[in-house]
Amino acid sequence: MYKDLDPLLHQQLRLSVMSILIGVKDAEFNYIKEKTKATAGNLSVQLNKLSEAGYITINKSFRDNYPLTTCAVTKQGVKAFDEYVKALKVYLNPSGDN
Amino acid sequence: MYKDLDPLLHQQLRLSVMSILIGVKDAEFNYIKEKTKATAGNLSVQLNKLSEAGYITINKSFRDNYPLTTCAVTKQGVKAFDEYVKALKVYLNPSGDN
DNA sequence: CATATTTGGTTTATACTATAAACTACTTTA
DNA sequence: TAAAGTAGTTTATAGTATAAACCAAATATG
Repeated sequence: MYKDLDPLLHQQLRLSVMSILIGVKDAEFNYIKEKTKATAGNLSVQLNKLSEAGYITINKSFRDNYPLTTCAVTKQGVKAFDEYVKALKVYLNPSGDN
Repeated sequence: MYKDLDPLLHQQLRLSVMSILIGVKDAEFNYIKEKTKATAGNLSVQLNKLSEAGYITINKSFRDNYPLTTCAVTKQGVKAFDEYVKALKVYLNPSGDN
């Protein structure tokens, strides 16, 4: 019935990061930061967690002399997201089949 | 865009409790415990949090000499649940309008 | 030309949260 | 009447999230 929810995805900031990354090729650190209204510190921590789990890749480069961090979702990340959504729907639809 | 998710509802056990309670008149402690597979201790804590928030009511009585705890969702709880679901859907539907 | 500020982050200290183990209180059974 | 069961609650601990503090380099300012 109520399947366990992936704890990595069941967190607001990480979930919104995944939500943003799915559907785009990649996204810059500051773009994600603005979209999510997260602090840089918090975002940095959560991006690393997603990266360690293999859900996203983090690419560090330079642009106009400044460091530039871009992120992209992995195949594994998309799969995890899909499964999370599927599992969560059971919780959200009480009239379904409790 | 990504509205804040009610932290009280954005937790697996509390969310499943709400999911169970919505649609039934009330439910016994042990029924909820079995449905959620939670430990009694954890369930007790989380029910109290939901109660303190006004999302559920907890009724303590006796049946066949044993203590009996039953829970029911409040109007406020239903509203909070609905709003949570609405807010969450934005996260779950990346192709929507990021 | 130094020093102040900005950019683009990371590290870390702290507060918060979740959880299971330990406990309470009472009842039933042997 | 001792042991085991029922129905929970309390609490100690580990884990998590977050913002403040920090770092390194680039650029602006006086």
